[in-house]
Amino acid sequence: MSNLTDRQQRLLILVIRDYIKTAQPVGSKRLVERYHLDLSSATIRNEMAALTEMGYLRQPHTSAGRVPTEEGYRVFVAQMMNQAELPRTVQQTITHQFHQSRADVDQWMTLAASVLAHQSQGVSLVSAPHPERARFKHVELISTQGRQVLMVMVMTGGEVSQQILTLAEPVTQERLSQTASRLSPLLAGRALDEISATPSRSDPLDQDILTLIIADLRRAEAHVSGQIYTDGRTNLLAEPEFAESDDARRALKLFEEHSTLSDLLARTSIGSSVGGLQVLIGGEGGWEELRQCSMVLARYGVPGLATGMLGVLGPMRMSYAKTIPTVRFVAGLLSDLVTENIGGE
Amino acid sequence: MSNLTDRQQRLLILVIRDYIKTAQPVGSKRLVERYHLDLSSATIRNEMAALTEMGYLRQPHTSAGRVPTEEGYRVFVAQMMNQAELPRTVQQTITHQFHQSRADVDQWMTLAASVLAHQSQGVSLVSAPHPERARFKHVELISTQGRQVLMVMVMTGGEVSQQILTLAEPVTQERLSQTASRLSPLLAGRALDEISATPSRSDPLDQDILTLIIADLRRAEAHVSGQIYTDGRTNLLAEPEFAESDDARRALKLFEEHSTLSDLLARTSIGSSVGGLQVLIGGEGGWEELRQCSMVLARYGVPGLATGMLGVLGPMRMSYAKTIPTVRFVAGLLSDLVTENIGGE
DNA sequence: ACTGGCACTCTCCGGCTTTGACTGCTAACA
DNA sequence: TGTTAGCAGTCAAAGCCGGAGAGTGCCAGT
Repeated sequence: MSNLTDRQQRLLILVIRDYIKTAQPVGSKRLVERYHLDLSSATIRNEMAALTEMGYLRQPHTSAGRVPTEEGYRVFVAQMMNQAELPRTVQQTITHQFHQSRADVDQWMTLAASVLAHQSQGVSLVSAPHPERARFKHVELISTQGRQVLMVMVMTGGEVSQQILTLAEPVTQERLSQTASRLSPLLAGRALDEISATPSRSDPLDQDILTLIIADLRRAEAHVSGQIYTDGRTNLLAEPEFAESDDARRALKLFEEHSTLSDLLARTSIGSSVGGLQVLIGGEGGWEELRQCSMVLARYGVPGLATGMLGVLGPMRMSYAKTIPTVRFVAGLLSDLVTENIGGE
Repeated sequence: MSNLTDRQQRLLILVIRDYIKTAQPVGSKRLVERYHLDLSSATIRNEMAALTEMGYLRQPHTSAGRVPTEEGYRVFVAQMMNQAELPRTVQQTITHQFHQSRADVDQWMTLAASVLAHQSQGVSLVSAPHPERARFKHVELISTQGRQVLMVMVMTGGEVSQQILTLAEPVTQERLSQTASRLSPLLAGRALDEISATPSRSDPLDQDILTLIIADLRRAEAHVSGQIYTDGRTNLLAEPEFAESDDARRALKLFEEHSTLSDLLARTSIGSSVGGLQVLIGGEGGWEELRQCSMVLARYGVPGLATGMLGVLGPMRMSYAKTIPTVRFVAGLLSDLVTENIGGE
């Protein structure tokens, strides 16, 4: 892990860039020709030997070209982190798409997932913004049919949660409305702990609703909210490294289970703060199935108010040069949207 | 297409059953041994030649075993249609799962998709029940934040639809509540056309809401409702016939686009009535990407009230013996749920 | 510090042969 | 007439061989 000379670093980056393009081990001669280096292949060989020694490259077998190791990718990513930016035109296109979409969280999430997947040619993951501290604002009770009642709860900040509950016996819409308008002002502006402490109500209906409200608030405060938006799953299948083995299948299987997904985002979200990107290479963080993959993650939103996660998963040799700026840009965009629509109370 | 002798039909079924298990062309000798037929392989060869002649079997190349044609599968399916039933124990397990799930449409759909996918080892598709004729019941307006308002509309039958609208200027929750309680009784019980005819209102807020209500009712009446639940996508990738080519990828790509999905269900749903199964073999119905696939579809619900579609997609050599009874059983189960929860007004 | 050159190693690819699982056909048999 | 045994023919899959090509490490020379 000694420090790299300037030339070694340049070389390492070239190798990785080439490998990302071609998915083929890259050799010394090839490198000299393709990039018009003013050095002979022998020199390159020596440098590559050194890089291999240091653990940044490796060869699949004697006498094949070099392939980057995870460590190599890390250097590559670190180097491009504070450099790459999305082309203006692309930025505009994306911004435009967001501006002409309907102004509702669901739409935004879907759009964000779609944009990420298309730009990066990977699988996108987006979790809706959730409040750091959930405060009750308003509740509405709507009789749907028979004993079933739909509860719609709005939190300060505009998040909406809903829940269906089945009562012991039918209740008229009128009575429901009364209950709702009795509870709403009573709880308005209160957070979870303040409500929990509320003395129990005499009316059993009130009590039921209260329990449900508390459960919903708790859920809203849980680290990653319920739904996760994703797009571009099939992109993974198109990658050559997944053509043969069924590694891709196992990776995609992870995505069919909600619990795993939220886990994934939750676990990786711990270290990251809004504005900073996090790149996990080779399934760092302990996901066996993703050993051949990398993830680029970011947290967006307004710290202390509401934040969410978004990211892209792709093969380890994904185009970081495209993915990193895209993730950063979309995260910024969503942060703005959160600020405008939730922050600007 | 002359009629099959009894023996030929038995033979055809054996061949298909074997092929479904092994995914390998099945030869005459193999067949005699595995199923202890009291005939020599030569006889079988003659019969198989006849079946090939008639178009029920085909050989991938001279001197390979036989493989069923689409026509062959059709005979096979027709034969098992009125015969196969799900084992009692499995029925109980599934029923149990439904009974202990929360009583809400979203949960049911998810569960149905999960059960179908697991039982059939294919990809499941389920569309929520939608009303044949949507009638307004109740509307509630909830201020979420700033100029944004959440409209929750309930239809007779208990379907809930919601929509976010952005007003020209902020409106207090109080005023929203008044508007809602003014409109609700006015429109209660009316269907789309009766509401459309309502004279325009003086209050611009009323008018906005009215327009939205009409749009929502129209959407509810559209042939297949919005969300489609699906599960088991990765099952398709596990099938040997998709291991090499990227046919599976292209098929799965269909599934990432909502529009295609609803189209799929809508187009195929035309012919089928509640209670009857429909089996599409080899992408019948004109989906190029699904040429190697089959679908087992059913419509569930209460005709004239609310119905939905569900089905399983798998490779052409999927286990019809499992899939058909499963689809039928789950369709029945969902029909019951619709009856209990929507019908029993 | 770089480069040219040489010997060596491995994978990949095309062509060849062998193997084994089929088939269709024909002649014999109940 | 329906069934069977046997035989010759076909074809894909598997294994083997040998050459081409790409790449490496190392060393001696500039």
